[in-house]
Amino acid sequence: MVAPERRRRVTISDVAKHAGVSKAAVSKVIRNGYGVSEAMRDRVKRAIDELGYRPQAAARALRGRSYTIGVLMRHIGIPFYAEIMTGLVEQLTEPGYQAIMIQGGTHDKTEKRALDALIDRQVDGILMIAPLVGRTQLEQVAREIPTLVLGRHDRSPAYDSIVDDDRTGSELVMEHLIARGHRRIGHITFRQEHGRPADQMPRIRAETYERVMRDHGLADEIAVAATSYSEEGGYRGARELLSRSPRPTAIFAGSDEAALGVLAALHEDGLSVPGDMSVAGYDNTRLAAHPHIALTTVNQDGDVMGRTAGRLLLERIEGRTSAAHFSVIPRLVVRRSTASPS
Amino acid sequence: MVAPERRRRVTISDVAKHAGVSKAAVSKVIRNGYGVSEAMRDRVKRAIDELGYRPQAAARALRGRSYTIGVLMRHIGIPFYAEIMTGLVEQLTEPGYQAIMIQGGTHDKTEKRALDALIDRQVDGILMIAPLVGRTQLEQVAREIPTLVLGRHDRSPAYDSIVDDDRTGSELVMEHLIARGHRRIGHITFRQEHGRPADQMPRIRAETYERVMRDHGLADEIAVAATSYSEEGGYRGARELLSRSPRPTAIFAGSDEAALGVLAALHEDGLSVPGDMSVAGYDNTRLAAHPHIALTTVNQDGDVMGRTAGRLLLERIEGRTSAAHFSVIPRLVVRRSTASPS
DNA sequence: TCGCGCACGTAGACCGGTCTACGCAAGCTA
DNA sequence: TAGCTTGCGTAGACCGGTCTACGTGCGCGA
Repeated sequence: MVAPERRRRVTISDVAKHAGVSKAAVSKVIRNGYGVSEAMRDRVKRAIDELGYRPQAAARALRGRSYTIGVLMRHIGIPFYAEIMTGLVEQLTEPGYQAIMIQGGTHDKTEKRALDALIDRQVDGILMIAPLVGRTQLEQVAREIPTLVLGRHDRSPAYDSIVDDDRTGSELVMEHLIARGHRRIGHITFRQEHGRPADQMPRIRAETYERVMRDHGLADEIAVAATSYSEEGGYRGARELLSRSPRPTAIFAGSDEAALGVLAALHEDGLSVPGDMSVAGYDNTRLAAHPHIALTTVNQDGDVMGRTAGRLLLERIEGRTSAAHFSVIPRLVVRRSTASPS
Repeated sequence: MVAPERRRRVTISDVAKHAGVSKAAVSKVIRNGYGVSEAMRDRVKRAIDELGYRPQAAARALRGRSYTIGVLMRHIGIPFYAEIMTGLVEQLTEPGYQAIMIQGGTHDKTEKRALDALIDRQVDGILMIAPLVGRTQLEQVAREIPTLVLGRHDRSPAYDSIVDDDRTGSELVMEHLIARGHRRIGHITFRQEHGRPADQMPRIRAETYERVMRDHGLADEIAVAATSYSEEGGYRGARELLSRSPRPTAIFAGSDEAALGVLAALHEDGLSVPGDMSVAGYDNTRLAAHPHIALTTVNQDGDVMGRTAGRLLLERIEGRTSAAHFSVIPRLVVRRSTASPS
């Protein structure tokens, strides 16, 4: 019995020989290059099919493009990110690009390492979802590689950006609660650490909360707990708001995660939702839709964001140098967690 | 003002020149190769630091390794996968490897394309999480690249595998329910499509369910709804089981997702959990822990799985040819969704 | 008929690493 | 002292693509 021979991969030279043309010709056909006759295109395409040839990304990357888009995210276990990816992939498949993802984690050290890894792998473009790293570093990366930042409000001429219109989204929530008759409405926001370049998104949501309160003459009722957007942060924030007297009749949590923590705290105290307290979140994660949760929240269209991101990145790769900034209009999703105060 | 010059990347030649040695020498130092004196190692390392050199993966891949592990998963929005990744990355960082992820989707067509993309990108190893593609194809891939399959029970000498011990896990759930006094216990499983290479995991869970029922003299109470492991599948399965008379007092859903669907259906019918019906799932997704859900379920240690996967892949890359198969023992997590029948 | 531009192909340098083959010096053995 | 091994370092081929520079043939206007 012969040793299981590790078959050599089909290369561009094999195709060229098989079709009776030069390597350069094959390369041109693959890339839809200029100066290829109809006859040759057919010959080469047939040879490619017959041999089952697929170009090797590493070799292409060395001189030309890698046809790869790198996506950097903190964690992958977030359904909203899956939506973004779906939209992105949809946009990239046709022109032959692939999206690869990498986890950056929650420290800027690990995020930096992940980012470097993408650069070292010669990706043609980078999509960064809510990155931690500072603006200066972002701009430095963007000088080398087409870059798009999703979910951060600090625009820059160096890179494109897509954000949810957090002002509009927060207004939707607040107007909804106030229309239901709530006056004592609390808010849970994300405490920015000192020295860390501020991600403005939580601030915008908090500011809008305060502005809408003031606009309705509720300045005295403003109550903000600054913890974090995590479930645990929501829990702590709720504890803080519940200790006030009189306690709020509604809580607008800056994220669904936090809202889940709020629900947990209320559950612990035997308070019913929405009977004793209305709760609203932000992001419309999949959990929010479940009947046992039924959270009123704000929906961002991840699919549209992903598609837009793909389109913008391709444009950049094709040579656009001016910056593009998109803002996606969110939509309020009303569920059972909010009602009129009793 | 000078045009923003796109600075050329530092290459191995730059380092070599700076340190006054040859390219080959630098290469050897980077790879901890044989035949390097202490003095030269220091000289070269200093030069690398001073110039901020990082090797380019594409160039390395062409001749040697890419120092990249590819991870193929259906979707990224699954918290359990994040755990696996965390364990994997932990294991790969020290030896200088990076993990990149790619979404395969739920069709074997799209999964195949994603898999090819990883191969074309010259990854040194592939981790496939619950792949759809057939065993023959897996073996073909494994012949070319070190491969590890996670979450599938069909072993092969061609690739390594890691599975949750579904038999033990299902036993834990069933023994728990029976010990609480349940006799009419329904099960929701995943219907295997014809012709599609069967993923054995749902079958094992279903078979164990039936076996335990029989072992306790409950053969007549066996009630299985074959839908799917999704939330919607759980919903449909619950509808099916609820239409029986008398209806079960407990449902063991094959996955947490499905269990969520069960909860939704019960909620719709005004049935309380666990008062009217106990519900158990499998996987211990993060939602299961929330107080509003509080689902009894089975926990698989994703972190351990990821770390093991990393270790096995590195071994394969280093030359191991014999296959390794790991089985991770799961743990029952009891929450409020199960109780004695009333 | 000459000159020119255009369409189509090709040869070969090149990208940035790795790896093989080899040179050289020092130490050790016979 | 010759011969051999061992340790350290280098030159240059090589990986599989892309890209530039150039050659060739053809049509067309002057």
